[in-house]
Amino acid sequence: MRKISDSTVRRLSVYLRFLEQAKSPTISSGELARLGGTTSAQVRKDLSFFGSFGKRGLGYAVPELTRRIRDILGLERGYRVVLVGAGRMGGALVQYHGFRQRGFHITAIYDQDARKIGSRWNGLVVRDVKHLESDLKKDPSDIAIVATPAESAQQVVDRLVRSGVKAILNFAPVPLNVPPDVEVKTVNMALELETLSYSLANR
Amino acid sequence: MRKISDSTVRRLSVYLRFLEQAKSPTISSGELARLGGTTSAQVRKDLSFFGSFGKRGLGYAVPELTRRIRDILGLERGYRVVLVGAGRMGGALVQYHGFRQRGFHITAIYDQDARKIGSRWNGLVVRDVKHLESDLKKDPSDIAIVATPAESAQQVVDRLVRSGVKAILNFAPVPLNVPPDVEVKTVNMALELETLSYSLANR
DNA sequence: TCCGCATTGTGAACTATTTCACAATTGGCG
DNA sequence: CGCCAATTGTGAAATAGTTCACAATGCGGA
Repeated sequence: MRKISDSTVRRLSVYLRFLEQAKSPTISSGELARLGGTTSAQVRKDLSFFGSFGKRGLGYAVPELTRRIRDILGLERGYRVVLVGAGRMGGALVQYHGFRQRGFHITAIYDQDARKIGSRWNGLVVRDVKHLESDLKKDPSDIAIVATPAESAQQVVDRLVRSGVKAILNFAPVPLNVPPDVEVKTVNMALELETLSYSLANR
Repeated sequence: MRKISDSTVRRLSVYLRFLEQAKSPTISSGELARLGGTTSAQVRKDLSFFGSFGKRGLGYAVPELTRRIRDILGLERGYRVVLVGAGRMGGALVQYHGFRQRGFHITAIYDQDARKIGSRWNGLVVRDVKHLESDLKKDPSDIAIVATPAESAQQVVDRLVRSGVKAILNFAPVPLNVPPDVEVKTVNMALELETLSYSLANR
């Protein structure tokens, strides 16, 4: 498959959010662009990488386009997700409704800290991270969320990779090393604030 | 000032993190690149937009480069940050150590929900969001973090903008409309998972 | 002092992404 | 049925970002 840029994929995800809320049966690239904060040409270009879904003069049929984008993004299947790190961020993530809504089910939480192990989080019992490998052997997951301190992140990731995890959402503020067949997204909130600081400092 | 790309600014922020942990008195672009997950040419190019800080044959003096990057990013001054939305994400953010470490001080938390107003979060009392404007008049902030539900985000942002906030870190899953002199960064975690889903679906 | 090695700084080449602009359709209406 | 208005799909042009490659140092040692 032709290489699609990350920015295109992110925009598809944004379009999808608005398609799901759309009231009218059709929508134009211009309207999607307005909602998603981009341009109509960009919307059409993004979609054109995957096929031609619209009707000239009319726009896109909302239900069809919704289905196509879900399909492109691979959201039809639903994912089991394990979370490592039951700190504050982990806690927020476990409860975050957006994940479940989108078909991402957190099925286990792990931590190292004896004080956290055994406690309940949103119906899940925090397990000792030493069970990570054996649990994943029984119930594999494609996706893991890493919300550990920076120091332990790489080590946890190595274990996840060995256990067959293929995609990692990383909240620890370090770049992670993984083999090329594993995908990592790092979310670093301090870094986001720093880009804001930069824009304040340079105006 | 010459327009600097967002990706360059983000990488500077990554370099800074490693410079602060560096042990040796100098560091080469190659080493910074290795740590930050990029290439040495990229490191040198990024830095070259702002001046020439290195010594040929030797590399960069860690303390000086650290200082220069902090300065470029505008981190020397320290920021007051207000947080709107005392939900789970807000709670995680308030406690997040990375912010304070970097000079971002959360000075107030607001919510709409009577059950949350008055409760203490990490030493701060959650205030009724109706006081937002008057509080900001007394104690202005340049930066706000919005962690409200999607529905109220735009309305909160309008009020923040009217109260002089110039930069917003947005955790609500909607693009926000702001005047051109206000900067917004949106962090959307479901979207990050969706890009992972895409990469799993297309291999 | 002079040589050789390491490493920067930077144009130029390359690659990627966005924007433009317009022909091709579609549906509605007279 | 034929025309008009709306809107897509897409090459081509423009812009932006990354990588290359090499001359220009600066230092340490003979």
